Amino acid sequence: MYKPTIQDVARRAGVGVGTVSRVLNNHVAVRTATREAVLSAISELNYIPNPHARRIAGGRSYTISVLLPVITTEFYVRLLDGLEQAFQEARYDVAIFPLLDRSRLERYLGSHTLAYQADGLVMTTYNLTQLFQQRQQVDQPMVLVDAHGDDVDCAYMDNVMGGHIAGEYAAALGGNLYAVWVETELDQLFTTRVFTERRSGFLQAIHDRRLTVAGEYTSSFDSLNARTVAMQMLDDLQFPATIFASADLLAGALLDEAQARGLTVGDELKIIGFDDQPWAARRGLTTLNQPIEAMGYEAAQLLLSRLAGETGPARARRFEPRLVIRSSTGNRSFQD
Amino acid sequence: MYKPTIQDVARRAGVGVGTVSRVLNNHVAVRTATREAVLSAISELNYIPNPHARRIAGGRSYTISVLLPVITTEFYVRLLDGLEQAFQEARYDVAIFPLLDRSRLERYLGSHTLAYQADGLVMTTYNLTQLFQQRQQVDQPMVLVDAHGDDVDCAYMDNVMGGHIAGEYAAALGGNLYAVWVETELDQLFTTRVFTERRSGFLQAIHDRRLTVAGEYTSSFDSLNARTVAMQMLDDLQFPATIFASADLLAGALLDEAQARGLTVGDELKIIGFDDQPWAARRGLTTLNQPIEAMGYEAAQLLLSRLAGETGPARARRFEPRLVIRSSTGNRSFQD
DNA sequence: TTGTAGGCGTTATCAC
DNA sequence: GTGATAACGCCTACAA
Repeated sequence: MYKPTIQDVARRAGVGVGTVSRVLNNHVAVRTATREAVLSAISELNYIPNPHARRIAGGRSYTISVLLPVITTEFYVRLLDGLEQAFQEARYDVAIFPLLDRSRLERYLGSHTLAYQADGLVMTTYNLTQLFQQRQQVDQPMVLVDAHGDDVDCAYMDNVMGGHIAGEYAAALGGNLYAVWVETELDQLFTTRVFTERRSGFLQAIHDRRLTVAGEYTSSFDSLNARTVAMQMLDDLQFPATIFASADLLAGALLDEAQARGLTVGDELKIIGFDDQPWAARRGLTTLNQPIEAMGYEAAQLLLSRLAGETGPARARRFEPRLVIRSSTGNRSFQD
Repeated sequence: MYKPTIQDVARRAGVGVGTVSRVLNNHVAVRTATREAVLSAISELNYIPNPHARRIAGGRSYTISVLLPVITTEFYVRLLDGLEQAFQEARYDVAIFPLLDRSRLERYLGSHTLAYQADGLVMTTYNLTQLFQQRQQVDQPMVLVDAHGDDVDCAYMDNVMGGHIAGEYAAALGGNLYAVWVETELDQLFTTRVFTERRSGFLQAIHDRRLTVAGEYTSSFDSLNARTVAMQMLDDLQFPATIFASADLLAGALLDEAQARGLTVGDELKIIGFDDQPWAARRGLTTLNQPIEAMGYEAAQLLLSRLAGETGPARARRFEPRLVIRSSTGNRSFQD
């Protein structure tokens, strides 16, 4: 299968390669008639510019690398969706590099890899910018998503606010207050602050109301441990109780366990989750919904603007979770 | 940060660029002394060849594209591990492209993308070769992993055999036999045959023993639906019962539900899973273990051999699941 | 065995 | 506005 080159297009359109290149890259100085001739030659030949050649020629490769932790959640699928949408609109290609462990990260940073050869870098969840800066990779713009740092563009969810909303609502609901957090057992480099932030927001809200938390629990992020902790909590509980489960995974385990014990959720026992996973509506879980796709989309826009030459100071885009009230808190609105 | 080029290396080593290139690509005709001079210049300068330039120059980019359905299950993490290991050993770089939906696939096939520009392609789980062939992509070698096709190299798990082993063991355990399958609600193109194969092997084994299955169920691949189906099954069950759950996700839901009902698993109720997930040992689940990393590694080797010039007919590498017996079937060995 | 030169497909810099 | 032409970094003849 012969692949047409820019030469072929130029010949067919009866112009020089320079002109074709100008059309390709949206340069201004091209007469409309010429541009159309070129465009039709392009589509007739089904011509696609070679990204490697573009890169070599000192230009762009029109490729973005996304460094993604491999955590088995829907969160990253949705995030990717938002990112890809934006990049696709700008005709950039996206490659994913799974951040399984530290050694892999080091490899990606070894400046020969594709991850590094891309025009830009999207880092998710972990703020690894220090590592990047110490390698002086000033030439490759980068954006942080689902995390925030000081000297780098980022799009992040306000988890403190999410925790705070949950705390205020829990306080309004009344009963003995309990919470369960996710423990992130990663090393210093790979640390994510998501859950500590949710916790600080929650505790702040409770504290502001002059209330106290009757019990705090911790679970790792897997359904087996979540289940064990859920059993523990329901054993300990003093009714009436309101539980803030800082991830829907944990809330789901609590719902399961409550159901297994014949407890009705929404009255003496109220549960608030976090994430609004697809099943949350079906099971009537009150939870915090996050505009994940929007966050991904915006992160991509930040990076694209850098690629377009933006040189201002680092920008941070904040996204807010939204409380979705369902039957697990008795459908009681904030003011009841 | 200045990146040294092949010119810099040549100058430093006091040789021509051609020689450096020869060393880089392991060509024979280089005197040992010269080679060493070049190698030390390379390491002194910390030189890394530019993959884009290599590709442009008609050579290799030393890049492999892996097309993965959502990366979020442990299966793919392990598969990736095997793949990356082999490719890394051969000094190839791996980029992942998430196959979330059909439109994305079409994009990847649009021959401008990086996915397509790589030296080789790894397709996982779905056999999309027809699509590729119809586009006459003869120039890019490809391997199928976790799926099999006729005219393409592949490394696959023998799921028929896995189902068969489960069937024979279930038959030996006795009791009323039940099974639950995973329903794959994908379109024709994206279809995976994994579960229909497990089913056919299982039914064959049962049939060979002149036994019948008392009940078959179906669940989608998510924990919520798995739970619903598990409840249904335990409602319907006639004891003593032996259940083959064709994925550990389903087996886990059954274990949960049995525990919630105070049933002891391993005696009147026996459960066989499939996958041997990390938690399976802890929970004493009898299940089928798959050599996933080995399959990935072998798939990579198949592709690498093509890149090295192998032109023979398509090869298929079969991998066999292995029964791991634990307490969920009363630790009873095959012959008890 | 090794150096030189031409070419890969594109962009950028010139003149015109 | 547009067409030559020199890069970009590398590989591969070809000649020495």
